[in-house]
Amino acid sequence: MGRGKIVIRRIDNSTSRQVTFSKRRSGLLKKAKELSVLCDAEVGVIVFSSTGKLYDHANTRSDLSLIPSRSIYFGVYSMNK
Amino acid sequence: MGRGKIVIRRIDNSTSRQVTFSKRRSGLLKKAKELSVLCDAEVGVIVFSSTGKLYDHANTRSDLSLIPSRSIYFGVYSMNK
DNA sequence: AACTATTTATAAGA
DNA sequence: TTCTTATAAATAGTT
Repeated sequence: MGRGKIVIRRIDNSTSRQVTFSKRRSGLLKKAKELSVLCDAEVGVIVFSSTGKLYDHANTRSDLSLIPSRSIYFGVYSMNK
Repeated sequence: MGRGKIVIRRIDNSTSRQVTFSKRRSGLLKKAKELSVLCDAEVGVIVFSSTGKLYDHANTRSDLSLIPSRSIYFGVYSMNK
């Protein structure tokens, strides 16, 4: 999907990897949102960078907020979009 | 991305909705996998159908298996792909 | 479940 | 890093 075809393997160049991460991350969230709306489905997405930092999460299921506080998911899902 | 442009709103026709659900669900998982590989990131995706049935889940983060058993996520992440 | 016409996402470049 | 655009990829409608 771009000026050239790429192979799906880790991008070595740090700068390129960061740029691609940013672009595809937003693309993934858009797709998740579309799937949930079009098909009346519930979709959750969590994205961590390679350093383990949480970048995005999105879900369309209200009861996900009931995660126990000691679960890793509490932190994930309680953060603002 | 198809013969015609569509508006992102719930698809009324049940059959069409089911077909779109199937197509886009696999597309979303593919994108998630690509993002994780290309950018060395950890990505989790959970998809429930409108009836609440779990259809897919995928993640690239090993410690997600540590979810407490009483959490809804235990069931989610313990199911086979 | 296959097939394409088209739309959409995005790789590379500015 | 934001914008552009050529091209790859996803997919809507069809068969």
